[in-house]
Amino acid sequence: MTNKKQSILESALLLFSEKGYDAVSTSAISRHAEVSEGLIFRHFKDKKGLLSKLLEMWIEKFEDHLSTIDSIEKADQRIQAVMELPFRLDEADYPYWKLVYSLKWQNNTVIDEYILTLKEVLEKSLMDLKYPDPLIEAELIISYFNGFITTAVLKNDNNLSSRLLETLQKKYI
Amino acid sequence: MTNKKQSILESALLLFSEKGYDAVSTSAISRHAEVSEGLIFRHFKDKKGLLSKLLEMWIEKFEDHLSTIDSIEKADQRIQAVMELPFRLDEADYPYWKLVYSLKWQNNTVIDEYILTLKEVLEKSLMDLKYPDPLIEAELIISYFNGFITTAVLKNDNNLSSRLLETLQKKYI
DNA sequence: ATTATAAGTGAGTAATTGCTTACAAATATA
DNA sequence: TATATTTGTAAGCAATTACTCACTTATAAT
Repeated sequence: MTNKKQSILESALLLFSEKGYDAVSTSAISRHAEVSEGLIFRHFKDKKGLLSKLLEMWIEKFEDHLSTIDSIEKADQRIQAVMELPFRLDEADYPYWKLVYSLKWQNNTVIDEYILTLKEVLEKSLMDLKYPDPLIEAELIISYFNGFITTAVLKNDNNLSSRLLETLQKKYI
Repeated sequence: MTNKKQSILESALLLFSEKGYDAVSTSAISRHAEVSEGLIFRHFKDKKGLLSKLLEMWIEKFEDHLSTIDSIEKADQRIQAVMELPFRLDEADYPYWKLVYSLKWQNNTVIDEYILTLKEVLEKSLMDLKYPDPLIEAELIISYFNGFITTAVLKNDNNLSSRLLETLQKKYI
């Protein structure tokens, strides 16, 4: 990965996450990255290709979290890890989550596909714990999850996040 | 309100909520509303003015919910009403919520201002119930709320919504 | 050293953007 | 009925959009 290609990705992520994909022009990205506009198309074919690359990078990060959670042996701790995830995200990754959730509200289904795998982990864990209705219970926890992501990423207040996490832990231990 | 003005608002709401504000052109709105493009600017001054009118209409609906909740006498029932609100929304209003939450992820603070009043209702109610930390507890419920809105509005599955509501009620009664 | 490939630029492109303006039709007011 | 006022249109505006292309410069391979 060349410096300039990297710079394009960083600028695009920042601008997309702040203003939304459609509100950011390729010329604005090139200006921010201090690169000729043509280079964007050389590296990523088109604007969608640039977005796809960023989503791909989010997916990688998400799958890392997923395999960490998957490796937890006790079911109740697995569930807890899912609930805590939004408050344990690396702050540097907030723009990825912001971009992804912003797209979620515009009917982009890429994200849902991966959140679904998270739900399946929850369903399995809830079944292990003999919950009466693991499917709907998993759906409920995914709802919590979406809400926690919203709070953690949009508020960007580490102190609040850690206090929320604390309160949450008291409720579920 | 003339027919054509109404038609512009309906088309704009539908398209904005589906594709996002920036992805929808005024020409696309006029085509969908079967109206000349100029009429949009006659009635709403500019594209932002059209958006503002729609947000205003959402605010009205939101304040209706708020005053209903405010009029509930028992604190615990007030809290419950807040949590249940996302699952009790009129389906016809989903596009408003979709638009509003879509903008929320693009740093539009109009919404937060009104969600704040909801949080204040929660804080007051939690204080009445002598919760040890009503401020952080209210923040947590607002997180739930955001998650529930996300699920209810984006999934658009009435059956799922009512089952989630049922499960939620079992947890908090 | 020569050649092939990759990285990068800048000036262009047609199409679309939000918006204005001059004018016509409809409606309300006198 | 005559006259304001509101509602509506069509054509056009400069600016911006995503993207291409001919070209140069840098890096790698032979």
